[in-house]
Amino acid sequence: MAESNPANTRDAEYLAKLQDYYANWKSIPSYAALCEVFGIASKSWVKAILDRLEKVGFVERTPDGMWIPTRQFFARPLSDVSVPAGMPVMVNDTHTDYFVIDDMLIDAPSKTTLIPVKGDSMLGAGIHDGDVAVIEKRNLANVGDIVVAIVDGEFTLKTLDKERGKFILRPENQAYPVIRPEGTLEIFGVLIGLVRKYKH
Amino acid sequence: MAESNPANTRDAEYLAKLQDYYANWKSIPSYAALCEVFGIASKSWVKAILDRLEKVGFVERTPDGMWIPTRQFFARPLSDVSVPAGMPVMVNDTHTDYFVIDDMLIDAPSKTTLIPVKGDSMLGAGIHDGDVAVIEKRNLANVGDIVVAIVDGEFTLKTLDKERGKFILRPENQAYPVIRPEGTLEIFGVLIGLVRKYKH
DNA sequence: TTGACATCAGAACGTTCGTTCTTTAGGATG
DNA sequence: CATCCTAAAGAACGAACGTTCTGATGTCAA
Repeated sequence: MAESNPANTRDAEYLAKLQDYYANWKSIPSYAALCEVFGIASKSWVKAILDRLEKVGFVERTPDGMWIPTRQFFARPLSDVSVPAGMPVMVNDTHTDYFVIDDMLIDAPSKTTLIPVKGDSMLGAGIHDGDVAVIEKRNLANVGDIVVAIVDGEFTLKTLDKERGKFILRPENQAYPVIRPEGTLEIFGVLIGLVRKYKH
Repeated sequence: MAESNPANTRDAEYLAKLQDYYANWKSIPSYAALCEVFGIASKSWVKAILDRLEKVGFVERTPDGMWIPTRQFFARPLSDVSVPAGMPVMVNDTHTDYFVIDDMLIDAPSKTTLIPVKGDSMLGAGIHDGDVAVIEKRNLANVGDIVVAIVDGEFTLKTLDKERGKFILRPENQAYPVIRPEGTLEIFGVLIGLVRKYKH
């Protein structure tokens, strides 16, 4: 990943204006409208600016030729410091990445739903009471996936497993029993992400 | 919060396609391009669809007449089903809420940074290797907070605790030792959120 | 079986857009 | 003090775009 800054401070200002505009309107407007945004009067110069911003990776174009922001455009820095939760190690630097939480977690918005987790039967998998599960709705899953299953009309979050040729739902907490569905086991969706909010 | 759904299921499908498109390209394309996205051939019908989606609050227009998504466009359904990770309980339905992940996790963007977690010393707190920690940068914290501390110039994620009047950093994994800083204990930030992505 | 309505298709048209080219102004360089 | 470069302005043009209208289906109820 090329780490590039706008070639000069003027372009950085234009980028900032564009980012502010995008934050408001969630789209990149036409050259004519960008003239106002940038405070200049020349469409061709707007194009020149965007061409340069493209070169350094802040915008790109769709196959239709429409300008769109890149990941780098959304400057929420993924910190260059890796936090060792194990032993403290030296900070190794040099690599900056950018990161949009929504993008990371959600590939297909229309198939994705969020479900708050109740209870602690998945504690062993690091899923706590009150966490929000990011679920991609589909009815097929692999053994080992954590799934939201519908057992006898009830929803439950468990690890999908197989035992003697039959699917079972395994909690990740020894205080809870393994669920061995008698009828059909219907999968509501698969866990693709997890979000936790700490209160202060 | 106005709960408005697309008037009919067909419009809901079009909305879903538009949301998926936007997730990819971060812009709403021209009517012509939307024809392909929606799988129809009529620009005028595309406009009719967007007019209806505007009426129920999923898109709006800039002063220039450009279509842009609204907040509701990004909100994901916080599913009406509470998933019991404990024992299965009955589904209670009827109430739908919306929810924007970024908004939930991040209060002050400029003070917030994301840091990938390395290692498993916080496993007991449900923080796994590879999780992304949402850190609010500040240098004061309370006992019991999970903090990113700088110990001898090195970053580490631990629970802040006090022992005989001195601050210590406690891992949430018995395989790791408690850190008792000799010099000063500098707090880089406090853990306010956690994001995990499951790979498939 | 007829009419109303929803769901699209297609054409027509004036406007806007992106692109390219030429020109201008000012500062730096030599 | 000529000339080079950067930073724009401005005009010209065809293609693309949004809008509006008219038609063509299919469906359902009266």
